[in-house]
Amino acid sequence: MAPDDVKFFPPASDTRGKVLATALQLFTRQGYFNTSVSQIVRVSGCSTGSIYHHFGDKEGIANALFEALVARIDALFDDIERRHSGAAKRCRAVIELLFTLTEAEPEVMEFVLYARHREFLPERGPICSARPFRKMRDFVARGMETGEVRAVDPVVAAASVYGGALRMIHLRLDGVLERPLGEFLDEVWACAWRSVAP
Amino acid sequence: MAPDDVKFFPPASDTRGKVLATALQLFTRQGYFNTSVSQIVRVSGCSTGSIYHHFGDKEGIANALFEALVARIDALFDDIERRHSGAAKRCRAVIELLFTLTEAEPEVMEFVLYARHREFLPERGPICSARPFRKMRDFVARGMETGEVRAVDPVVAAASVYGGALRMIHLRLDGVLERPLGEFLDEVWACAWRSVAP
DNA sequence: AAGACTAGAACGAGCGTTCGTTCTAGTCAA
DNA sequence: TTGACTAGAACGAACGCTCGTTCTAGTCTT
Repeated sequence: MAPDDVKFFPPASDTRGKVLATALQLFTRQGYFNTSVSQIVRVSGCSTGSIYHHFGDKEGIANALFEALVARIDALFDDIERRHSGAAKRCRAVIELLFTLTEAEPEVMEFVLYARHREFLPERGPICSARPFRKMRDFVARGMETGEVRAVDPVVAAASVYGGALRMIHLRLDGVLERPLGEFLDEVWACAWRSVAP
Repeated sequence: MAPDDVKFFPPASDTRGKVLATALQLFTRQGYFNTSVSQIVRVSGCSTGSIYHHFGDKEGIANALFEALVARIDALFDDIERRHSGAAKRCRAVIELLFTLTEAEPEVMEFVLYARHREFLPERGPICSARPFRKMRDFVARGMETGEVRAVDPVVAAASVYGGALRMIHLRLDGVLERPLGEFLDEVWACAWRSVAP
């Protein structure tokens, strides 16, 4: 999985693309309410009028971001399901994906991870983090049927398998880890799988 | 560990206490920027003037909340270190504490977990989640010296041990789990410890 | 020339904050 | 005991500023 394959917002030349890329950065870095529309105007180089023409209002920008990110992440998870079989391979692929994504576009990861707890769009936030989790739980639950995963509550098992990886991602985003996540992948995966292997 | 032992804000009669309790609830439920000072005035029953007299400004309220929570959590972790010996017992005690705390005062847990990603006090946020993690890493690292924990990067090991528990807490706070966390404790702990046991 | 898009000045609502006043409790002199 | 005095706490109307949003004149493209 090359870093470029998970790029969400390649350098855009159109208004929509420029505004979304700017908003993602500013919202993530300083928060939705600390980001004024006029700042988006300044940084993106687009005018107030054109922004309101395209997005309706400030919340419309956040909504558009959401839709783009949710769709892309769903697609990435579907990809993993299609390309790998078996709980172990799929779970490992998910962790690898998340690590790659974090290194390639930390803002995207931060946006997704904390969507639920951001102060805007409180009712839409959970979608962002709940759907990936449900996928993980399904992977694990199916592994349980085949005996690949030991019998535990599927929710507990799923939480165990990728809880450690998520924690590492948080640490990386917080600047605690100096080396890229890729270097920890094997150790993280070993711990994760041990927790649910029969 | 009885739920009452982890109560942060018992019903208060003084202005400071009432404002802090109100702010915790409102900030957690609807966010810092979605909460106006006048709403705190209305809900807490205290006047604008007295709030500014006690806290200086709106940010002062958040700062005071922070200090109270960080101090209390540090104390709880120290308590665990004093009362238990060995990595396994300490780690399990931490998970149990976090589960109890989540059930007793979900707002406190939410405030602490997402402090880093809230839109206010961006430079103070990390303290709140980083310090507990450092404690966990120390517990695990010392367990490694005695052979109680297998040799892995201590950060990875710490992340593995309580990553799963944290994920469960997130799910509970998001309303995904219907049963209280206590009922999952044994299974969560079994998974957690397997991931780092020799 | 016509339509789609852009520009940025202007607007009004709502916010955090201030400030002059009142209230309360404690202290002391007579 | 009473009255005067003081300091801190509480009050809430009013202020000024910033923000999201609108509007109209202007600029491209075809």
